[in-house]
Amino acid sequence: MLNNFPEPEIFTLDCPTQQILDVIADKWSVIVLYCLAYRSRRYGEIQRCIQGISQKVLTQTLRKLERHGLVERTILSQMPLSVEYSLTSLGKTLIEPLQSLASWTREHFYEVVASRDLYDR
Amino acid sequence: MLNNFPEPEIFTLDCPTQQILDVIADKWSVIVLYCLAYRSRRYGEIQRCIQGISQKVLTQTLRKLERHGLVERTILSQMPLSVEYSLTSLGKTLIEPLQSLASWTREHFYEVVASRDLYDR
DNA sequence: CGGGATCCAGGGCGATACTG
DNA sequence: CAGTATCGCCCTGGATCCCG
Repeated sequence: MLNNFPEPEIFTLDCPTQQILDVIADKWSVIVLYCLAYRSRRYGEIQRCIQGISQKVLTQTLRKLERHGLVERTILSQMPLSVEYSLTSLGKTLIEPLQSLASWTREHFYEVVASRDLYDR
Repeated sequence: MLNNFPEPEIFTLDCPTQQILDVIADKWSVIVLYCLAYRSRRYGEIQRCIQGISQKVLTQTLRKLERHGLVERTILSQMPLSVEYSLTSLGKTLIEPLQSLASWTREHFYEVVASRDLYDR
């Protein structure tokens, strides 16, 4: 099942995978990544695309993704201020494993929901 | 990049992928899944394997994974109480996309760290 | 237009004590 | 051994106001 990974004696929060999850597994990061996966977008466009995100949190999320090299911020013009966000080449490579998770979800989501409904009764 | 997925007009928290992330993307769930990916384990063993998890949160996490059909709880004996946790068949299928994320991390983690260090200066 | 600063509520998580 | 119960902290995220 985890053939490629030798079994550790102890599992720790410091493992890289967990640190990556810390980056992308907050409430909005993956959605932002998906949103930018199709093409670059301006700040306002992202905010309109993503239902319910506040601008504080959107900015926070973009900064965090930029900080970790997944997203690139480009200033298009100063007056009026215009900023474009896009995935970096590193960010683009991350889409693939995320898509793998999305595919799993498409295939198995109903089982998860069914199990949850059953459990709650 | 997202060839298999048509571009939505708006991106929402209700999308299945995001709901799955809500399940597995807390502080400990993925670590617990990894821990059980190698084999079934008893409660105490899991707690010893996973460095720093409190028993309240471990129980919480296991219940949540069980609720969503990813983990199975089996009572081995009543006196003394002995419980074994294992991945369900559904849970096992989830390991694959997680492993894909782990592989990505192995390959690109240093880039993320480098970008972060640079950004922080 | 693209943010920054501030205030606030809720939830995640840890520590501790107790139980069948 | 495998939990439950309680308390309390901190951090995420939402709302609002302000700025170049």
